[in-house]
Amino acid sequence: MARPREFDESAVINRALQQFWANGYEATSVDDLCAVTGLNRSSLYRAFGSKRDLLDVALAAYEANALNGIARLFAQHPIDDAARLFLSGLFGERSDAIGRWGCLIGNCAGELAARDEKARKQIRRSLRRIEDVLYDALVRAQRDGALSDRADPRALAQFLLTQAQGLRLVSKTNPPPGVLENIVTTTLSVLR
Amino acid sequence: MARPREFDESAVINRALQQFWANGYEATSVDDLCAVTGLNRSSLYRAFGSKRDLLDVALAAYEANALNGIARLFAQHPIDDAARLFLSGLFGERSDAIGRWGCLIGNCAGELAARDEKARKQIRRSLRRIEDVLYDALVRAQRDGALSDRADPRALAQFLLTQAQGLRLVSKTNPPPGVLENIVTTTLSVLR
DNA sequence: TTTATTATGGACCATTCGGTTTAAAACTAT
DNA sequence: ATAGTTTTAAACCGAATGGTCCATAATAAA
Repeated sequence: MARPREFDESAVINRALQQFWANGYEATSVDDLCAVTGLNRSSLYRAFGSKRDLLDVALAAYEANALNGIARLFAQHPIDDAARLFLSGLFGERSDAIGRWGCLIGNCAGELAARDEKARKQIRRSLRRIEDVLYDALVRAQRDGALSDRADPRALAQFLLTQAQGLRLVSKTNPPPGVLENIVTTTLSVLR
Repeated sequence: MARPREFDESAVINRALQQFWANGYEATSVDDLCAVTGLNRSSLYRAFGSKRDLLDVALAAYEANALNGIARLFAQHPIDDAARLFLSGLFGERSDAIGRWGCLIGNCAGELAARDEKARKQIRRSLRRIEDVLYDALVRAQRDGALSDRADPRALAQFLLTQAQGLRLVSKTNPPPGVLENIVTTTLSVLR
């Protein structure tokens, strides 16, 4: 009964996500979003409400993607390998884009959490969900005997998540070779 | 031979620093900086050049302050106590302002490092200097027998710095009570 | 007092900001 | 064909942006 959309919504979200990811929220203008998505202002506003609302959607998409990837990683590998792959995967090869962009959730935490309550809550929820995925994996590992019975899976999950955020932040500064690998190795020593 | 300044430069820098710290770079307008420092635009521009230049100065002041505090902490306490005080000091009491603001260096890393090479270099240098203070403390502890000979002070310093950044980021989301303390405890287990 | 020199307040600049509105175009269902 | 609905492009909005300029005030040296 009506004219169909000429754009793929999830593709648009993904483009916007990348823009926010690479440039941050404030430094991304609505014009930037239009240019990168191919939509014009009115289409974008009709579809998503506002620049701020679009960030919410992008964050949700980012979270879903992250949860999926991490869960698969820990399902397919023994805990030690999975943990190493998890941490090493946070920064790409030497100084490529993905390493420089850091984590969208972490970037938004830095930029928005202090003054945007809604963002703060959404970020906290996202972090908690990632923590829960790690927690589940650690509990399974403990049940399988791959992790010491004395280990505290909840505390370990919180620790790993924090270290992951730290790693992504540090990797944004393009540190000299070996540094990030050092950090991963030291972090993993906690699991043993 | 000329009219003297009517403002205290370091006080102005400190006010600007707090504004950037609480609100981020992009979300801080020049008008905000004028309001918070008491200077008007021309005085501020004459004294500091630009908003971006003022951030450089603020970051440098923040770094100097941080280095000083950390060095003193590790000079006055045995390594284990100092490390715990260092990590616990990164977030204030429950959800007060200082906890929500996070770390100015980390915030700028998140917001600017990906697209501002000068900022990226300055942040990398700051992080490295903090790392070096931790490194020196760990080497001293090792010499004093307070840290295992098998420990790698450089890797540990990098690890602690990363965890510190992660903690400050997570603390911005105002996590439930106990979480941050859990993370500190788990982190400290690496030193033993 | 005069002469430089600098700081200050405030007006001013073009540009960009996020967001709205309008009217034409495009499409589906009848 | 036509009625009904939605998308689209672009003009438009007031406010805010970072930055500049200039007349005036204040000071120190001569």
